[in-house]
Amino acid sequence: MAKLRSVKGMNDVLPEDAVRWHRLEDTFRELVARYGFGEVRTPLVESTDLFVRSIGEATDIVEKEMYTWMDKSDKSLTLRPEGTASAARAWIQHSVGGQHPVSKWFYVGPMYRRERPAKGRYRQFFQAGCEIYGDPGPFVDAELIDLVVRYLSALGIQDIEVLVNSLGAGETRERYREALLEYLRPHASELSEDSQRRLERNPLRVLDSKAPQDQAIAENAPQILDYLDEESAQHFEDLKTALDAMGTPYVVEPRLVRGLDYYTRTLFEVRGRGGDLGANAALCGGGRYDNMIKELGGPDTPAIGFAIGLDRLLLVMADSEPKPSLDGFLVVRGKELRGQALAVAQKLRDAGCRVDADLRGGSMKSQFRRADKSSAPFALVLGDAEAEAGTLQVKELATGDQQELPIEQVADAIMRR
RNA sequence: GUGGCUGUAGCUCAGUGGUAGAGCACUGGAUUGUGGCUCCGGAUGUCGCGGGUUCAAGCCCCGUCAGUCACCCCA
Repeated sequence: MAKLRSVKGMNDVLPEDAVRWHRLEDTFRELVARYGFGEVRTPLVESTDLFVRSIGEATDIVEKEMYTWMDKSDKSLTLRPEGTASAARAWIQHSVGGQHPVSKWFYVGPMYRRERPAKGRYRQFFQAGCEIYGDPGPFVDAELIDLVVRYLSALGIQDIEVLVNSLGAGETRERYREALLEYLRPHASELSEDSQRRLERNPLRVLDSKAPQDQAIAENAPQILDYLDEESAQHFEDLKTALDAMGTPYVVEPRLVRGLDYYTRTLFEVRGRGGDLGANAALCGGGRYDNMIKELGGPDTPAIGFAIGLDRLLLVMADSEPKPSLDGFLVVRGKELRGQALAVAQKLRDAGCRVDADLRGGSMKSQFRRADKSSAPFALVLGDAEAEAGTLQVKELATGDQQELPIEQVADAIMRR
């Protein structure tokens, strides 16, 4: 029989590693709370239609990466490939806009895309993201970009690059698309195979192709920033000014596009430069999507958001001081005392101590060895004499210092540090 | 989805077609109720899985699964 194992591209997190995940999530929650974000929790499953309409029919995500199936009631369902669409659906469904002119939401959770797994890319992966509804920017755009930088910095991730661009609004994209096509068509035969295929369908993608022959051509292509409508151009200028004022470093990258159709105006991406990331260096992607809410049937409301790939952060995050997960480890002499040991542990736990013991027993030596490996700073010895006296021997493992204390005083003694 | 590389103990890896190995980790002990260091001992394998070649396969061949890297794309 074949060995049972987790599904390809979907990984377990064991307790030792969960500590690092907690740090990622706790740091994020604490930070966004300081900006006034509240959490939204949406289902992992949505109508397929939601993603098709928001992300875009012609995108790679929708075309070939979604986990989609027919439910028994003949409705097509999909495991969410990203968080923005679900949050927007919830925001519309609950008419939040009618209550709050501006809402700031965050989410943390698993997303699903059926791609070929690689380093930093899994079929179940975790994103933390923020969405702001009802503020047309550009200052809130700058604030959001800075939030991401501060989050990464809090995790010890400094070696990053912040790329910003603007896709304009309204007819900008169409006008630019025409101009770009006009430029690219004469070069069509020189382009890479992939780019030739992309040419008519989504010419913007040709610009960030990695094929050298494409890059050479993209070099001299018209730039979208030259085609921005007046309002979008001003929006972009104000964004840069705000970033400068905060001292947030960034690079204008006119060729930055992104795989999702819903973006308008501000677009940004944060890339890590650590060598541990392989080819998947994008740590965070985000942008403004001023038309999406309306297109999904909601009120005409501007919005902006980003998503951070937590799996990738884990690869480049600095290690932090390991903290002991226990305060004390009970060492019990003799089988007869194990029942009493449970009563002692119960008392200490009620007092807030984290206490473990090896209830299988074993020699003092082996119990001490386990105490040593448990990460608990103190071994708590219960023997006949201590049971008689209502005390414990409290031994500090790092120094070897040992003293006998009444059980009532033990909690205070071992939790002080 | 395409191509390359790799699968041997829990982990990191040796292993020339002829008896399955090391280090770490785990575990027992070194005389009475005290860990770490040291010393002595012990357990642990479907050699990823399925076929094939051969007297004989961990080793060669084919397939498959998984991991990994690059591409594609993205977080």
